[in-house]
Amino acid sequence: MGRIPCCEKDNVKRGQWTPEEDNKLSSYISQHGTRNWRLIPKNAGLQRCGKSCRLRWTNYLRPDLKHGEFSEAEEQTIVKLHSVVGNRWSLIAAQLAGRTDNDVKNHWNTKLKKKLSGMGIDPVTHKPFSHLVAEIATTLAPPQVAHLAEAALGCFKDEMLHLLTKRRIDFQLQHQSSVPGFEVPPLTGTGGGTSATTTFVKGSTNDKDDTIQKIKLGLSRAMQEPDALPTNKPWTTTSTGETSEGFARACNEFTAVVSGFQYGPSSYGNDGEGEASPWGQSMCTGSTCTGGGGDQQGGLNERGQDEDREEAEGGKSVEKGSNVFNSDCVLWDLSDDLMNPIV
DNA sequence: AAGATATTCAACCGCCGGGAC
DNA sequence: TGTCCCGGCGGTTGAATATCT
Repeated sequence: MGRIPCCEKDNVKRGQWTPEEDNKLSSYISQHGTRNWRLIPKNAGLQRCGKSCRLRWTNYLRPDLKHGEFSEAEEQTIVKLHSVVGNRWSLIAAQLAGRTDNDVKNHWNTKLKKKLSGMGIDPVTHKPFSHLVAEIATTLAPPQVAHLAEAALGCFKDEMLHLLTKRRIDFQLQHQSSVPGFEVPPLTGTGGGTSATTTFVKGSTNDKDDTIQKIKLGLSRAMQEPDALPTNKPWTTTSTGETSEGFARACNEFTAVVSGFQYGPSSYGNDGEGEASPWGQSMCTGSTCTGGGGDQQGGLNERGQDEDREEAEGGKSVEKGSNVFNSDCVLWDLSDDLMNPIV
């Protein structure tokens, strides 16, 4: 039987709206309201589908809409809400005055996703990439972990190269000297020698290669000698053996290295202007992330892995109440509806 | 200057839930 | 109870614009 289309496709205009059409629609709605979208184009003298009219009105013509750039606070709100509800754009938009779901969705897809990725955070799960790899590693047998390490390095390499080439880096890997099993090998390029503290400066290809080499060495060493790494991280020991755990620890250390680049004085988002971005402080303080903000170690928290996995699969696990967020960083009033578990 | 490539964002599409009958 | 219709949602597309080579 099939459903009757909302309008005759042959007789409706499509594509960009003209100012005249906008005027017709706006003036009609201001007089008659938005009760029946199917009748609105007919009555307003528009050769448009009712659905198209509704979209044009809700996404563009509505007088209460805010046009223009998203503020830093709005971006933070989007990121935090996305970490809780996932791609529920209408829910997220409802918390931002004057923004539509389409606005939020577009901004997420074009800007925020890249911004998070550039910070080493998976935009889907809101966890550090290394954190995710570490989680996977704990479930794999040793031979598979080696392959995973290779694949992970391939991904991380691109991010590291981006950071190293786009930003001035004045970062010292001081913590490495204090991590047994993570000694920096003697470098052949800048900063080489016997010192474990190495300064990286933008523009040196050798340094980039050195950094990648160090990460690679650290990871492979972690896989071969898991006991050589510190045990003060809350990694969950699994029945799959110590090698996976060692790799997980190595990923943890890797996160610390990456975080050093991201959140430091010349971190991502500052563009060298010296203005402190709130992103580094509170971007990743939601329920799913322990790697950003004040805890740069990227360690797994005490939550059960099933809980984490549930969220990674679509953000369906929502804790009731404001304890989803750190108590000192709640930026909006979440309605009960929003905080209820989403089925 | 011109072509190629990347980015942005308005608009469209199909699906779904809920209300009316 | 089942069907129809409407409005809303999220994913995707593609034209316009910006940036790069």
